[in-house]
Formats: sequence, structure tokens, C-alpha cells
Amino acid sequence: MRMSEIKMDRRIRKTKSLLWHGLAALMMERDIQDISVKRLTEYVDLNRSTFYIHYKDINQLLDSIENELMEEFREIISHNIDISNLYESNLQLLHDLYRDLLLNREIISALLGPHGDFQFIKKLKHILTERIEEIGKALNYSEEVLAYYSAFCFTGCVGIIQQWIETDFEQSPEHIADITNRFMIHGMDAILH
Amino acid sequence: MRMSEIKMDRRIRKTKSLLWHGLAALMMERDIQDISVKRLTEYVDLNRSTFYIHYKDINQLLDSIENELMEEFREIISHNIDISNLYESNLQLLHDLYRDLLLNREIISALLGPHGDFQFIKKLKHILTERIEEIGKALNYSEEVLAYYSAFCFTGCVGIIQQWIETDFEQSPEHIADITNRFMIHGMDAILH
DNA sequence: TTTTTATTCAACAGTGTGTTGATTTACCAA
DNA sequence: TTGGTAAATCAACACACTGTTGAATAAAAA
Repeated sequence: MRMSEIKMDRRIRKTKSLLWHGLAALMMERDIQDISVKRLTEYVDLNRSTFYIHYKDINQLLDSIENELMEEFREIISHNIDISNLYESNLQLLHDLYRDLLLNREIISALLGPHGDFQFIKKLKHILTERIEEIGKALNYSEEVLAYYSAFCFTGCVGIIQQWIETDFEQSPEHIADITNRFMIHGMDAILH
Repeated sequence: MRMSEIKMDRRIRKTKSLLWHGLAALMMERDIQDISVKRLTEYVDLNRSTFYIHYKDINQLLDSIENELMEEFREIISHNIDISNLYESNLQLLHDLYRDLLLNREIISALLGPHGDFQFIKKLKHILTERIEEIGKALNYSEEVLAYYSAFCFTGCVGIIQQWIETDFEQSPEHIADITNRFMIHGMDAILH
């Protein structure tokens, strides 16, 4: 059970959990625009009007799920601010992050999979980019190149995660974090050594 | 006028063009799932039934637009296969690609912007990944790491393009191609030198 | 010009939406 | 355990968009 759910009425917890997992399940097989409130509530066997008690529409449900995840990520990032040892601290951050992704593999697979959500990536980008630009500023790079580098790195990470999803999370978070870190810092040169 | 449009009835060309640009315009301000056939046809001042003569639904329209672009990209990639000089030929490919993106900036901004389409990225990924893996195989890297590297690189490129869009295509395609190439090959090390 | 074909228009049933008020059910705290 | 509170259910509603049709009109190609 999540922080934000502790003091909820059990019925609300159950309903929200049903909608949460139901949406994730439906997103594995179809685009969001093809998921209606009617279909979702029938899928999880809830009355349609119950949905409207809690959410305005499918998008708002998706939003609330994503924001919940963002809180977790923000937490993880705030625990990993140490620019003294760039390579190690970045590796540590990636490791914690990927471990959390693995814990949330169901919804993460849905949000970043073939029928995933563009907005989610934007949100992810927003909080991760801050981190990358922070590093860059500490090393005194030009703003312009830095913006492109952080964009490249971050979206690159998303690509790695998607590849990880496609292999059904075969490798360990540690391993994925390690190669991600190497790509970020050394690029293709990383494969040479 | 595009290849595929040459032999069309002028009325069809006009209609399709209206829908093309209309969809791009609407995608700049709202998600695809919030764009109805009714809204689109009203926006471009066409009878709604005219839409259904050409397309099944909004998704199919989007699909046809994307596939049109893919053909262009495929063309560009096929003109740039030369593994003898990796750095230079890759740079040339990126340059040609970015120049084409600039020509199609309206629709590219829509497809990769905030309300963009996940499927489009997947399609782009598919044809670009082939290229990257081709390079990797030529250099005899392990399949596993290579899959992750190409995923990282490709989605990284998408990130750079999105950053480019955000600055409203301020820099030249050549410049963007250059920094992309450096990031791909040297990673963060590229900024150091 | 004549023929062909795309577009328009009005009308249709079908389906999901979002909301409401009354009823039943489950929860929680005393 | 019980009594008050609040969530879930259910039926019903107007509304909007969908996808399709057939006939009338307009534009293009031959």
C-alpha cells in the first residue's frame, strides 16, 4: 500500500486499485484513445458511475497514476545528489531508479510500451533533466550544448528502459544501470573497451 | 507535391492536403484522442462524410501520414550506406535526415511535440535501428549490448530532435547533426574536448 | 462537351458520455 | 455490536460523436 492510500476508505482503495491495474492491463493491448470508461469499468467489473465519482475521464485517471509514480522518482532522485563523484553517484541513481521501475513493472510496461503515453515521458524527462543539467552546470558546460546533451541522454535512457521491457526485464537493474551509465558518459566508445 | 499524389484527382489532393495540415495544426494544441472527425472536418471546412470516403478514422489518417514520411526516410537511409568511414557516413546520414525533418517541420513538430504520437517513434525507431545495428554488426559487437546501445542512441536522437523543435529549429541541420554524431560516438566525453 | 467521380447534404441507428436521484451495501468509529 | 457515514450500485436521462446511406450537386478528366 502506498503512502497516499493509507488513510483511504478500504472501498476507495479497492476501487482505485482495480482501475489502476485494469487500465494498465488494457493499455498492454490497445491505445489509450481506444479505452473507454465503459470498457474499463466492465473489464474490472465496476459500475460505470463509480468511475465518475473518482475521476473525470480516462486521462485524469492516467494522470493520477503517473503523478503517483513521479513522487516515487522524485524521492529517489533527492536521495542521490552528490556531484563529488560523478560516475559513481550517477550509477547509484540509475540503479535505484531501475530497481523502482522493476517494482512497478506492470504499469511501467504499460506506460512505456507500444501503447504508452507521451505525457509520461515528458514528465519523466522533466525531473530527470533537472538532474542531468545540474551535473552539467557543476562542470561548467555551455547551456546550449548541455540542453541537447541532456535531451539525448534522458530520452536515450527511456530507450534503454523500453528495450529492457521488451526482454521482459531479463537482466538485473544493476546491469542495466551499468551499461546506461557507460553509454551516457562514453557513448559508443564504451562498447570498445 | 509528393510522388504518391501525382496521379490523384485534384479534388482528392486538395482534400487530403486539408486533412493532413488540419490534423497537424490540431495536434499542436490537443492530444489525438481529443481530436474527433467532426472537429477536424469542421476545422478544415469539409463535409464530415468526405472524411470517411478516404479514411476509416483519425488513426488511419495519422497512419497514412506517418507512412508517407517513412518512405522519405527510407529513401534517405538507403542513399547513405557506407561503413568504411563510420564517423563521416553517419554524420552524412544524420545531416540528410535532419534536413528532411526541417522540410517537414510542421508535421514533425506535431508528431514529436507534446501531443505527439507514440507509434510514430516506434516506426522511426524501426528503420533507424536497422542502420545502427548494421554498423554494430560490422564492428562485431555482442548482440545484447548492441541492442541496448542502438535503443539508447536512437531514442537519444528523438530527444535531440524534440529539443530542436522546442527551440523552433533555431540551429542548422548541420550543427544538430554534428553534435548528435558526437554524442552517439563519444557520449559526455564529447563535451569535454 | 460528355462522362466520370469526388463532394455535399440530410437522415439514420448505434454507442459512449457525463450526470442525477434513489437504493443498497460496506466501512469505521464510538 | 451498533449507528452514522459514505461509497457503490442501478436505472434513466439528454447529449455528442460515429459510421453509413442514397440522392443531389459540383468539379475534374477524357
